[in-house]
Amino acid sequence: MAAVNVIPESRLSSNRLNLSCFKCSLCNLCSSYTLNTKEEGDCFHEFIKRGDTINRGEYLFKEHRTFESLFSVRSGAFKTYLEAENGEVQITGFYLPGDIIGLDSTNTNTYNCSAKALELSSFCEIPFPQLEKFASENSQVQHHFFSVMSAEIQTSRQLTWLLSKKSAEERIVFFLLNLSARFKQRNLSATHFRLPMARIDIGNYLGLAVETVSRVLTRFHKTGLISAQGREVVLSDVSALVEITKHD
Amino acid sequence: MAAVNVIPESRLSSNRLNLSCFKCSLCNLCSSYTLNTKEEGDCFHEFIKRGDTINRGEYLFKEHRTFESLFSVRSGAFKTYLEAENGEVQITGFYLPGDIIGLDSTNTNTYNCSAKALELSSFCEIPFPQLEKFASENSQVQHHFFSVMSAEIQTSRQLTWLLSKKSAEERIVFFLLNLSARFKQRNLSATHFRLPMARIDIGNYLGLAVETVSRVLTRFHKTGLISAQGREVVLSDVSALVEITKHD
DNA sequence: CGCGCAGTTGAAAGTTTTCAAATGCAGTGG
DNA sequence: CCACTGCATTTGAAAACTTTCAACTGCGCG
Repeated sequence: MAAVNVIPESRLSSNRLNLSCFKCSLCNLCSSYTLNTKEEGDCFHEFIKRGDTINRGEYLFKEHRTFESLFSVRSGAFKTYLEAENGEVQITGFYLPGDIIGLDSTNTNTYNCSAKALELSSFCEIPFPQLEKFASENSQVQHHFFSVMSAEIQTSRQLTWLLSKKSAEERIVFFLLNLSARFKQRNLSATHFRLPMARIDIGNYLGLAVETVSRVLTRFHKTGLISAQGREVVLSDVSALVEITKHD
Repeated sequence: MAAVNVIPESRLSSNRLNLSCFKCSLCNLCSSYTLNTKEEGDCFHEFIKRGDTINRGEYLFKEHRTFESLFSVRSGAFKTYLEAENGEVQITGFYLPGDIIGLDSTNTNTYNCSAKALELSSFCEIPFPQLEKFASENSQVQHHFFSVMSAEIQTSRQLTWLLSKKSAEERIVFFLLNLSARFKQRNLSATHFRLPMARIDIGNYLGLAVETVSRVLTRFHKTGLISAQGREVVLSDVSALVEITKHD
């Protein structure tokens, strides 16, 4: 059977995240706020450790482990999740290059979630005590960190709204458009990309059954809004997608 | 018709929040971390302004107004909410005495939500620039504020989980037990209390229709788990309620 | 005393989940 | 290189839950 939307050749060159394509937001912070004298892009903080690469399925950290560091994604992608005693899992976020992982754990001695690599990835490790010390010596760094945390709260609030008020279709559109915007920020294509996560992870994150995710994506594909073949996605009609988000 | 659970007389003395019954968490911070030399309970920061009382329905601040201060609830209760262009509202939190409002706005020049009094309330105003200055001069204050924000992220994550994975009954049980715990923290009864918010607000917050909230409460009342008469609530069988939260 | 909003209740409709099964894809070992 | 195995994805049909719509009740306040 002929697909309504044939995935164009261009998807073969769709974006991958296994490239270091984005400076970590801490480096951005440093170069923009505090170190105009340093060379562009130079990650100057001697206390920040460049981590090894990490394979798909491996942990950056597990819940309840002693909290020592934040992590900045250099390449690849991660998911964070909570896990109940009964094994029930709730994915709390997907992290792309430049994102910082662990901000929800700074008030405890242990990590409050687990972080797992979705694909071959790399990262930087930022020891928190030293970051705090650095921030206390530099009010702009402190201010920036308040901002980063505040933004994390807002992101979570947006998700709350999504879960509380939006239909399955709307949730998935928001999800796709959010990913699209984040890829764009990273100078990657906003319309042709590869999902770093499985359908079941999308469903878990958005509070939907896998089957629902699959059905909605199929429906969008059939009506020409997107092309989806496995993890390769093309947003074919962005304005129609945006329209869906405006359903009252 | 005879109610299965008659609300006991004691409810007549159930807790109200229109009393200043809890020090704000900033004061707690100060006395515990930085000012052991000061007298207990003395709110020493000259930059913190004691606000007037505020009537039910009045605003602490509206979304998009210039962000200048955090607010600490002294008495009463507040709700915060987002509002879309189309008028759709999403309540993002309920705040009791001691809670701090506005943490999600520190990364922008304007408030990212509106805050409205649910009843006659009072508050303190904490100008943020001065708080930042204070924090930068005192690393323990800075640390505490990272903690407070981190906790806010976690609370939001918990809500996400609730909305994403839990049934109407489970959501309402969590909501009631959460309120109960917060009243207890404030040295009020954990089992007899008055809801500061309307059913419709509970529904909005939990992603449920008002009717569903009403039906679930009625069901709990009939099965003897709680007594609910208007906003007066008695948790009659806490262990049974806890049991419901464990449904996988 | 009556208006008006908050809360409750019933029945029907709608959306999403659950269960079951088929298909597809990728990595492994022969 | 291919068959095999296991997991991911898709699809269909029935079931479950929640919402919507409509109507009624009750309480608070002027």
